[in-house]
Amino acid sequence: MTRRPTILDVAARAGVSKSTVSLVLQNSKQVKSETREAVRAAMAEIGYVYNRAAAQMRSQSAGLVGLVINDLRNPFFTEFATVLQMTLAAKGYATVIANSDEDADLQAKLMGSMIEHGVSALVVSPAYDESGDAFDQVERAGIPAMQVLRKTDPRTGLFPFASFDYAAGSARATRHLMNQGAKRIAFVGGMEGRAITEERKSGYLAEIKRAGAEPFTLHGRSSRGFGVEAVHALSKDVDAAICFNDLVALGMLSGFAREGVELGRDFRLVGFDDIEDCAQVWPQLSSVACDIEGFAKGVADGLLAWMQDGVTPPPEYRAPVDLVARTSSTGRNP
Amino acid sequence: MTRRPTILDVAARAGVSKSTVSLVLQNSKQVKSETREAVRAAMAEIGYVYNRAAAQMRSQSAGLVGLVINDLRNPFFTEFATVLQMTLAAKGYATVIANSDEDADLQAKLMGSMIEHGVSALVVSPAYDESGDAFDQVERAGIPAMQVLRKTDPRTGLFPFASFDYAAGSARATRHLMNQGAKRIAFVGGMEGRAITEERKSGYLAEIKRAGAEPFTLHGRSSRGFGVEAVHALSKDVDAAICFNDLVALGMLSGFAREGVELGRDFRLVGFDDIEDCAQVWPQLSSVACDIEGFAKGVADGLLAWMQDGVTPPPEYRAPVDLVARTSSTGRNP
DNA sequence: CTGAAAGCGCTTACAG
DNA sequence: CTGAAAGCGCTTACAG
Repeated sequence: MTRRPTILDVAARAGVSKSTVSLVLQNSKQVKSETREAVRAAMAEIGYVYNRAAAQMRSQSAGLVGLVINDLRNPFFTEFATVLQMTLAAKGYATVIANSDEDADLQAKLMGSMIEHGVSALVVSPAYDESGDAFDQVERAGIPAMQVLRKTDPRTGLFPFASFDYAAGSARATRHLMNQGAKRIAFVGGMEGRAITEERKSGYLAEIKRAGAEPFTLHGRSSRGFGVEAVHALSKDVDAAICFNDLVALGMLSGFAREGVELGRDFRLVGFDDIEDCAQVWPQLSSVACDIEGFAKGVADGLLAWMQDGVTPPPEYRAPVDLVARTSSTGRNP
Repeated sequence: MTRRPTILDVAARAGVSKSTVSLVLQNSKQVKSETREAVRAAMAEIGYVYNRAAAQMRSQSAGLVGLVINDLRNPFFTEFATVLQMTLAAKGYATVIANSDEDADLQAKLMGSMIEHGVSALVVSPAYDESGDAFDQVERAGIPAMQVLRKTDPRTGLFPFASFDYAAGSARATRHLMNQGAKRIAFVGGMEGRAITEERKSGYLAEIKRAGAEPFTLHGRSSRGFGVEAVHALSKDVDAAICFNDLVALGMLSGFAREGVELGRDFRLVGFDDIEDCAQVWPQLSSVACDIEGFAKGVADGLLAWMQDGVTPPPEYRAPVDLVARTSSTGRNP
């Protein structure tokens, strides 16, 4: 394997100067189309590969975006990451993706590494219990950075926050369960005190209060395992539940199946996020739908506008959510 | 925001030459520890950020690895990608991850883009119906590249292939179902003719043949939806099934739940991959377990050895698999 | 153990 | 529309 060809080799082959080759590389329309074709042909002949590191050094832009996710194995975040990556790829940006695994120290390291790699922007769904200075290094680097789905840094002017309108979603789900005849509705899952939990709970609490009813909350891990356990931990008069997320709800669904309780009749259940599984389990699970694909595309567009045109996104954006009523809350088969 | 400090600024601040700063950056032990500390302090004071693009240009290595996955939303691949990324991060490599979405043209573009970004190696779980030349550009670039979980390029000497010993897994599952008393076992899911499908089916076919029984195969998409449909498409005498993967099996599980068929008693079911859901649905799903975490770590280690020490991995590696028997095939509750 | 010098492969004004 | 020249921020022999 000999050394890779450079623009000098291309220039020699095509009989032009290296500046011209560089302009062709950038699709400049300054170059006559015949010249452009000749250069392109020369590149193909000698197997030229563009060296972005060199370009980046000169132009200070790598065409690279960094994405740090607190839990990449969670399908909700996987979907977000995938759509964001594919949308950015369509615009010519590669995406460095990393899983912080809810580890704030690791997260800070990953963000630092991405900054070293010269990312043009950063998108972070942060781990909680942040060590605090993770975003300070971003500030020093002076690159666009967004907080998505979770907010740990209050400086939303610097690091705009985008998420879903969770409160409206849980309020909607609560009203739905009431309309279905539920007498006592519980809120299950989510770690108490965390911003998302409190947000998702707030709509529920507001509607319960408005109805003059008594809330019943059962906090815990956001996992199927906790959902299975929760089935046995509910007060006997509880006949409906809104879960912090679908994983908890799917766990409850398994737990109820084991008990022989029929969802939609004996108990009414609504999840949160509307991940793909909801429509594919039996009985089908009602859920508050978050349009992750639309959301991720919106984030990508906002980021592109910020990187390329300097348009800072609004400090706080809430995407609307929707209730998808299925068998687990209505009892009606699809 | 002023311009970012460079090693020249650090050198000036620390009162040394820029070469010394560079050596400190590389943790060279040529530098006296007092000098090293002074340089480090200077870096912290002026907020120096290492510029990898410049380093890469000189040293031809970016500390970047590329990962292209045919379906990043599939939890099996998500887990692989996550563990690989985290293992490489621990060794100082950032990972550019991209989803080819089973699109061979997109895949070729993504691989090309990663090569331009100067990745030191490439890991690809390829899309099928490959346009053919995706790996040719890798060959020209002369960088280490592995095919994982799927093989589309026959040149395993150049692009080593690593996957699981699927044939052994399905053979094992078939014997297990026979031992449980199954009379007629079906193989459900997977697109006919694809390498993975045929591999996973081959162990089943071999065992069925050895037992003098009649095979029953039902091919189709690798999705829950197909699993749900499959429940109605089985011959009446079929009383057990091995699924191409867990998604299909989970779909069948939902389908049987809807029909009131009790798994482990009326019908015995084994999935493939042992994704997290298997232990968390009800009844729990038996599955052929692939230790993705161990596999991903092995791939990472092999890749690091290749990149750093030039040790090419074996052309074809098969990780062992294991059968995890649960309620869906044994009828015994955990 | 540290310094001076060359060079990695591009982009970017600036001439022409 | 194209060419000659400077420079991006590092690393790497080579002296000393």
